[in-house]
Amino acid sequence: MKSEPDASRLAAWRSFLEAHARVTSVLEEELEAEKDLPLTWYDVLVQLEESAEHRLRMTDLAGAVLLSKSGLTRLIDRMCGAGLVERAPDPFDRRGTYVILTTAGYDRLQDAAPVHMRGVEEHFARYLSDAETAAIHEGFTRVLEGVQSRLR
Amino acid sequence: MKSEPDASRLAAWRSFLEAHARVTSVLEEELEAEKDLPLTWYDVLVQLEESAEHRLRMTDLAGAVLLSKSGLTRLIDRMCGAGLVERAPDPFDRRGTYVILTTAGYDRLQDAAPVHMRGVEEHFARYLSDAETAAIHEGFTRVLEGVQSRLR
DNA sequence: CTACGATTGTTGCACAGACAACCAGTTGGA
DNA sequence: TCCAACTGGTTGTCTGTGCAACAATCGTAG
Repeated sequence: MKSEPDASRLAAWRSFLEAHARVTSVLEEELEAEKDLPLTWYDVLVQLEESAEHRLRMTDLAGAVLLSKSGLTRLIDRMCGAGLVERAPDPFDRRGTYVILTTAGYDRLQDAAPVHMRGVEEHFARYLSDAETAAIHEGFTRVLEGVQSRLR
Repeated sequence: MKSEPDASRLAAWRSFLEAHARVTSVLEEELEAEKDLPLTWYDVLVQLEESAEHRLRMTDLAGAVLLSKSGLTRLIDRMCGAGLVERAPDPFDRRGTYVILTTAGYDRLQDAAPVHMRGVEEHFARYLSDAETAAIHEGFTRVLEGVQSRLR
């Protein structure tokens, strides 16, 4: 029963941490500079765009973008103010609130996506071989399953 | 000249993001619960412990733990208050300040490290084959070189 | 049908971190 | 030698986020 990572895995872990920090900060910077859009806003727009009817309940959205309920409440306040999303009550559960992508929000996402995608290609994807890409995807998927199952 | 990642690389990117978020949050949680130590504090302690003389200049430390200058000033304020590090003027450059690991800080790190290492093993390393580990390390190292060189 | 526990979302509060302005100290060129 | 430009660090201020407490609503056991 091993309780510590070996040296090679620790090195992988460290490169993982640093790569994440550096790359996301560059991406954030570029998206902010070129499209004046925080990465958190972008994430929300993506999640909504990929959901049925372009809408999601607050709780589900919070889970998807990894924010606390209160954090999301405030974020959605701001994004409503900017007209990118709107709130609508759930007619079948009057406690619930849907967050819905507006057309302005959809347009904003369409406008910003190329910049973000270019960043992901330029600062991340281009450095990975096909084999490495597969290894990363498979390995991390397993890691994720592990963390998820821990909760239930 | 490709400007967007292909589907497999985008999938890898997404699993990368989510794995990072989930795993670090679990690690933070565990370290906080078992050793009452925020991950940022732990990072500072590790950086100092690995440095010559157990000391680092504010600016260098800020770079190492990826914090702004002001952010680090406040963090070190708190850690000084807790007695884990101390400040000392650089005699050769009177603008500069060293942050030095105290013995209490060293002990605290020795105490916390096994918990953190166990977490890295348990929630990350154990899910990766040798080949995946190598691919992650090599791929991300290249990614990092790319981001670094961008700055200079 | 009622009453109680669970769930949904918002609010008050506190805190960590970023940015910009600043001071003190250093360096290099006229 | 002196001054201008730069560097290292701290401070004021603001923003974003988490936690705990709350109100409203739901679902279910009795």
